[in-house]
Amino acid sequence: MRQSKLFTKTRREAPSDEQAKNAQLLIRAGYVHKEMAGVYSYLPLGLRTLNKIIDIIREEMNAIGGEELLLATLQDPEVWKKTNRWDDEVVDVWFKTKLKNGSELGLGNTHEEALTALMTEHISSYKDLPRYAYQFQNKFRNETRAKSGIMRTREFIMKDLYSFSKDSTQHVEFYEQAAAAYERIFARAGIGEKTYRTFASGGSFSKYSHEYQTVCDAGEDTIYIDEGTRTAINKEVYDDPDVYATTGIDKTKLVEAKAIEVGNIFTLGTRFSEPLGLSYKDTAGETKPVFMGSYGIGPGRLMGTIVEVLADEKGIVWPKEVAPFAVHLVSLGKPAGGSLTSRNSGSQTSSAGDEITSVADKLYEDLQKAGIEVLYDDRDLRAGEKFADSDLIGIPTRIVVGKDAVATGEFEVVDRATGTVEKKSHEELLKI
RNA sequence: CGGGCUAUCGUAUAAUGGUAGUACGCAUGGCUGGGGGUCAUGCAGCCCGGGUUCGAUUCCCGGUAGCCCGACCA
Repeated sequence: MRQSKLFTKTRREAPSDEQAKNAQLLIRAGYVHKEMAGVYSYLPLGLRTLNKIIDIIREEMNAIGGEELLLATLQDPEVWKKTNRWDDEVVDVWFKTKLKNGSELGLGNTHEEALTALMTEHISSYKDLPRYAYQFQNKFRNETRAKSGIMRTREFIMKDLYSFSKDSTQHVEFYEQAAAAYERIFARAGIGEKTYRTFASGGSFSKYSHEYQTVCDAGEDTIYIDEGTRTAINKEVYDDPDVYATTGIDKTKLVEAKAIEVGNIFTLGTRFSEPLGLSYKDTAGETKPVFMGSYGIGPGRLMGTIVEVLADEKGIVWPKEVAPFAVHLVSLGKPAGGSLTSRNSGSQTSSAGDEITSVADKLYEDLQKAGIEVLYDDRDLRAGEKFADSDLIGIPTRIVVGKDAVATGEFEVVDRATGTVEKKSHEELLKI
């Protein structure tokens, strides 16, 4: 798209109320807008990146048999009362509201209850198992303290997948597939090398769970890494001797690090299926509770983590698969219609634009025809400002069209991450 | 939820118990045109309520909002 048509503007300075690097850069570059503490809106660039992340996750969830659906945000208290999670004493992040007639509703903070109850209509035999359902859905959590920019917010999109298996054996098989899928997701999102499968507390569900933790000083969690096995132990279970008995990890080799939880996988067992009556008949005709698991990733938090981990002093650095555009085409020519600043209603002197602009326009059109996603900086600004914006926005590949390109037919191609410059012809560029 | 700090043009900041300044941005025009250039002119602000005072953006109290530390994070 033409950058002159993009309504968002970059900002030289971050707002003073934003301390987290991810939010500072995402706001400065025009990806997100802060509505209030812990509540952010996604602007066109931000939505493009968010959707890239969602697409990666969706591909990987489909690849392991996930079926996508979309559950309602509004929650029926009756279902939650059956699992004893409606009480504010038990779950302290509820946003609750009321119908006009006074009856209570909740805004969903997770969806074990709703989906388990729903599945009672569809699962009744061992032949119906296993099943894997997931969604990308807005969760609401009344956090007592929102923090870390877009990393811990009160409203956020979450990919939550729930597995329904016959028994523990069938469950474990899928659990490992899901773990492998998660590793592919984080690798494709560009943070694979810094992300560790981490042994953690299972909360109220089970004794242990696994988290995916990305090493980052801005992280809220502390983990202990065993580089040999590419795994880690969360601080919350670090002193539990059973952990070392279970995992075989040598406690003395662990290295402490701060990390961001970018995903988690839980074994739920029959914690939800029993109270909600989700059961099946096995081959002997005996009724058994369904064995469940849950698997979460917050695409927004993942986006923030990528910024946090990969950004440099000039701005954001997106990995290819999650960048809002593949190429940032920066023209240093004067756009048609003359200088933007001198454009006014009384003027009839719309010039045709200079030669640089025609060369850049042509390249823009050809790149688009080749199916390459291009952000075309066709604005009438000085080179320095365009380069600074380009660095800030962080698109992986920048193509510069200036006098040299017109004279030689060779375009300067700059890699955002490394700063490496190559010269390529029009034809070579179409093969990117 | 406990503790701390803060609130001034769109943004970032300064000063002040008595006409609120600067930079960026924005508007108009000129010179410029490969790393946020330059000149001129212009537009734009004291979170809300109460108190003290001749007079409050400034001091005091309350509210609201934001940030940080801690607790919490199924």
